[in-house]
Amino acid sequence: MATDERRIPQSVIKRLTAYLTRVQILRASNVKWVSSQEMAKALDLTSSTVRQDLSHLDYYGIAKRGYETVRLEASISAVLGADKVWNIMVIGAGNLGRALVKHEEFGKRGFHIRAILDSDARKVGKRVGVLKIESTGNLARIVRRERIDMAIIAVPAGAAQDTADILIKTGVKGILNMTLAHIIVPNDIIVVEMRIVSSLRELSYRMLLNTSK
Amino acid sequence: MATDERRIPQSVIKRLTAYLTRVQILRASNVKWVSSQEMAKALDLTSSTVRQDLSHLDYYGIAKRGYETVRLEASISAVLGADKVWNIMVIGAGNLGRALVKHEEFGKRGFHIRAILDSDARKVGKRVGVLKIESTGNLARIVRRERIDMAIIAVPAGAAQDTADILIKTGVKGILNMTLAHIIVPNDIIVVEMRIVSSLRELSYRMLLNTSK
DNA sequence: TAGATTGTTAATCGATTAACAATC
DNA sequence: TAGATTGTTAATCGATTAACAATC
Repeated sequence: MATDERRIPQSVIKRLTAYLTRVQILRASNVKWVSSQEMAKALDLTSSTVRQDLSHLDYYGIAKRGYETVRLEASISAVLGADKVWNIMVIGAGNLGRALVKHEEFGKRGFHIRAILDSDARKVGKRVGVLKIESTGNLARIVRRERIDMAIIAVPAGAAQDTADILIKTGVKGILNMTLAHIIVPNDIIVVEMRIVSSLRELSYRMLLNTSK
Repeated sequence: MATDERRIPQSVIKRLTAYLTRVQILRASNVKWVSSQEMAKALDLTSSTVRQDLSHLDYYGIAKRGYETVRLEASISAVLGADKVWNIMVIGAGNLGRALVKHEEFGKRGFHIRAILDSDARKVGKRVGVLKIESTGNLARIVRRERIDMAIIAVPAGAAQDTADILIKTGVKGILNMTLAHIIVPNDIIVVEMRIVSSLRELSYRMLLNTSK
C-alpha cells in the first residue's frame, strides 16, 4: 500500500510543495493528466524520484496515463494542509516586513498576514497596505486578538533571538526567520530559516566554481 | 591533509555560509576562539559535523583550543568568495523587488544592487532608494553598463521563465529566483530558488505534524 | 603532566536512482 | 493486444555521526 503511518521525510515535503505549485499551473492551463516523467522534466528531477515521492499520497496514478491533475492537487493539498488558513504576524516594519505585508501571493495561498509590529514608536500607527503598524509591546495581546498561528521575523539580525523568545512566550508555535541570525528554540517550536544573503553566497560560490572549470 | 582537490558538497557549502555568519558575530563581540562544540550548539548541529565541514578549509584548528575566529573567518570567506564584490540587478519593481533594493544588508556583504528594472512603462523613471527604475527593454545594455554578475528575479510567477531566458541571452550566469515558478536553464547557468510560499508550506506542515502527535 | 579538542577513518543512516513486475 | 507508465523493491550513492589516535 502506498500510504502508511511513517512520517514523510523533510526532503519529500520540500518537493511536494514544488509539485503542488506545478500541478496548479497545469490545472490553470487545463491540462488533465501529467506523467511522472513530465513532472520530473519540469522540475529537474528523475521520474523515479517523482513516483517515489507521490507514493506517500493516498491518491494513485494510473499506468499508461499518469496522474489526474485535479486529484493530484487535492491530495497534495490535503497532505500539506494547503487547504487550511493560517494567521500570520510580521515582526519588523522595515523594507522587507512592509513588502511582505503588501505581497498578494500569500493571502491567495492561505497565508493571511493579520498584523505588522515594530518596536520603533515613530513607526507605530503608520499604514502598510490595509494594516496599521502596531507596537511590539502589545505582541501578546495581538496574538490573541488575531489568533496568530505563526510569525515572520523581519527585524535586524541582532534582535532576532529576543524576538523569538517573546514569540515563544506568547505561545506562537511556528516561526519563519528572515534574518541572517540562526535562532535557538525549544523543540516544540518549528523554525524555518530563509536567508537571502546565504542564498546569494551559495549562488556566488557556485558561479566561481563553474568559471574556474 | 585537510584540503584536497575534491569539490566541496552543496550541503557543506550551505553550512559554511552559516559558520561565516556565526563567526562574524563572535568577532564583533571580540571572541577570539571557538570550539567545534560551541559552534555546533549555536547552529543546532553536531560537533562532528562542524569538524568534518571545517576540514575542507585550508586553516586548521588547534587541539584543546579550537579555531581562531579571525583566521576561521578569513578562511571561510576565501573559500566562498565572500571577499569579492558582486554586481546585481533586480528584475521586477513590485513590493518585493523594491524592498530588496532598499535593504542595506546586501551591500554590506558584497552584494551590490546596481539596477532595478520593470516592464511596466508607468514605473520606469521612478526612484527606489538611490536607483531609478529602468525598462526591461534595455536589459542587455544595463547588464553591460553595470557589469552585472547576477540577477534577482522578482516578477510575477508567470513571467519568470521568459525573464530567465532573456537574462541568459545577455550572458548573466547566476540567477536568484524569488518567484514560485521553477525555471529551466542550460547547465552553465546557476539558479538558486528562494520560495517564501514553499517555506511557509513546509512550516505549516511541520506544525500540523507536531500538534497531531 | 592530564585532559580537552582536534582531524580523520569507519560505521551508520537516509535519500536517490535503477530495475522490473503489474497493469491500464 | 502491445506498449507505456505505474508502484515498489533493491542497489547505489552521499551525508551524518561515532569513535579514537594524535596533540596542544
